[in-house]
Amino acid sequence: MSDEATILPAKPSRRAPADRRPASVTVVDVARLAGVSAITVSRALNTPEQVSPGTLERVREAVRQTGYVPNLLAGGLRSNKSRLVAAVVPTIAGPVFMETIQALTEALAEKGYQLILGQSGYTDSREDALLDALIGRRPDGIVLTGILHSPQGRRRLIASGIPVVETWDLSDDPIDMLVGFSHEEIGAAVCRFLHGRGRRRPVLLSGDDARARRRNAGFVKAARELGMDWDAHHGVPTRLVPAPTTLASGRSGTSALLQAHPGFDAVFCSSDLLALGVLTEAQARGLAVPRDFAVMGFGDQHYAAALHPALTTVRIDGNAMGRTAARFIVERAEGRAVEERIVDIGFSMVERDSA
Amino acid sequence: MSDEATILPAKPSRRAPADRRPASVTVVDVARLAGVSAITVSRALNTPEQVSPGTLERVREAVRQTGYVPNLLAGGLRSNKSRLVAAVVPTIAGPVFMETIQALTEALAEKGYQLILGQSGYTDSREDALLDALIGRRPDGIVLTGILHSPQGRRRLIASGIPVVETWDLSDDPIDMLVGFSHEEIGAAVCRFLHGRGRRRPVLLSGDDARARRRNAGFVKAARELGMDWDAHHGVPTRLVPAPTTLASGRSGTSALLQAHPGFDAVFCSSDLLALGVLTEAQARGLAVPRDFAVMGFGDQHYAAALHPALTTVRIDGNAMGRTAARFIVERAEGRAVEERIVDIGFSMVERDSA
DNA sequence: ATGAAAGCGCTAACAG
DNA sequence: CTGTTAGCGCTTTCAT
Repeated sequence: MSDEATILPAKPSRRAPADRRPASVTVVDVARLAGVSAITVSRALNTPEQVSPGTLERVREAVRQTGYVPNLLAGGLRSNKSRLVAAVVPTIAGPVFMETIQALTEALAEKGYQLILGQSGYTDSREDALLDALIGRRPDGIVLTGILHSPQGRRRLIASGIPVVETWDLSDDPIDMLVGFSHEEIGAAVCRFLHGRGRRRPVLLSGDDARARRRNAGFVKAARELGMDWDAHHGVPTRLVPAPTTLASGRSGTSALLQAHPGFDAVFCSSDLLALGVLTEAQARGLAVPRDFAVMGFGDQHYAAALHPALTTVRIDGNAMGRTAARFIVERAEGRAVEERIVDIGFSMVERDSA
Repeated sequence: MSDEATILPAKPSRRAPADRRPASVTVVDVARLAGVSAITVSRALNTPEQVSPGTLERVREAVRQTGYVPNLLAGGLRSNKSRLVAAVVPTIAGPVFMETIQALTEALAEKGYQLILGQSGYTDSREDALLDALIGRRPDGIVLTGILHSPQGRRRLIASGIPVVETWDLSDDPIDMLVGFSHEEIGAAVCRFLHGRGRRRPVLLSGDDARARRRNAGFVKAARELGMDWDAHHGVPTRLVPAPTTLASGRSGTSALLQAHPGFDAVFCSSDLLALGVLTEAQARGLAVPRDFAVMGFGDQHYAAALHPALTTVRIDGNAMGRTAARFIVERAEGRAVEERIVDIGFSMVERDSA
């Protein structure tokens, strides 16, 4: 070939890295093939409007031929934009946060961001290590889902300067941005709803976690105001089961309540799964819902409507929460100021047959 | 200070990057504070056994004081080890893969790896874009969960040179490594189990996805051999519902089967959720399980044992699958050769009351 | 519209 | 055990 001199032989680097994977294609390879400089390749891919149509086509062809996939680690390092968002959940095994995580993942993918996942467990112990591991990736944002973090964690997060969105809760002083709802209000609303249905002797069956306890508190307060604290010793009898809740703990909890506080006419559960447990135990004992007692769940999982009887529950728009969190972070990452940084997405009562 | 010359004033960089976040602490800052070089800080953190105890302590103290969190993008770029693993799932909304993903996340976190998540949806269309986005992060491994990928996707994956683990399935020619089980065998085993229980007129209620269809095929084949293809027109009547399966489609599917193929004495469902739908519909109609017909699920979700009647189902050890996948990838990433690259983790029948 | 040079923060390679 | 130097692959800045 006559023009081989224009294609400089790769200058052998002083030291060859040891156990690397087959050296992958880089911008330079693509640039060489397209007959342009590296930066032009970069622009063709990131800001095509800055490149002439002809060049654009040649670059794209070169990308196709080489199978080039940009190294986002390198790009992220230089541009200080990782296009990575970290999400922290207690555990993905609980179905409660799944809708939020799914919406988040989708909404972010649409904008070219990926999600990296961290499980904090229900304990604070490894939380610090987890946060460091995530912060180390220099994500463009961190989404905290249903988490009560330690004070150190808070400080570390603030110090990192990374945009943070807290979800699934409302707080007086959020770290940064927030999209959630009031658990106290839900408890109160459920109590009033049951009162309106003529129920006067409610009990609580609840997972032992902070947010559920706040719903319980809201319920108890409203019950007192409405004169529904019927049990001499306990006001509103409450049975706590370990978090995360299960169908099994719903059944055993029901048995325990039936024994310790007979005569209740309504159960408010901290999750739909728990409510399904109550329904199951009632059925196994030949009790009829809602005739013998009403049952209310929380979460409006997809199966709630199809249960028999159909479950009356509280709907949280996890999808909206995830999408809003994604929007917040993307706007921040793109330099736009987020006007509203605190959003109460509320909740709604879903009236069906069980109450 | 007399030795200020030894600490070179930071040479003002030729150009100050524009809209960066508050410049974070770097190895150099820590090194300066600890009175050592950058590489020593790096070693103190990554290979502490190569550093003398005294130095180690000073570095650690400096890290503490500065709040230094290593930039893993930079480290990954240089070392060609991202300590990132990508997982591809159809959707995280289906509870089936959650156990696998959770185990994967945990096992990886223990080894200092993080998981990045991609949802392929149940369609192949965006699969290529998704793969590129993930490959761009240069993960140390990719875990494919319950996915039948397009030929291009396969090629791209192979070309990337990244270790791949396929899960939830067995395949004749895996891309790379594999940990799964045989869906055909499960179908056959379930059929034989029902036959052993005296059932002779089975039907299939199944989500419309590739793996479920393979279980069905295994079932139908065994049924033919056992003379259980009782329906004149259909052999083993089959009702397909859209994937992902739901409780509601379990109920409606049951209704449809009851109408179109009355007289069946067993239902094999492609998921526990579907089975729960069958149980629910039966209960709503006053039918008794297993008296009127037996019900079998698939997956052994945590709630299966607590249902009424307790659900007989097929257990898949998602936890083991996730941990094995993690082990494969970590071993590869650490340069060790993986001896066994194909593992059949099998399955087990869980006999309970519904069949 | 395109290019040259520099450097993001870290660690591999080599040297003591 | 510790340090010097270079460079991973990309994009920012400045220049044309």
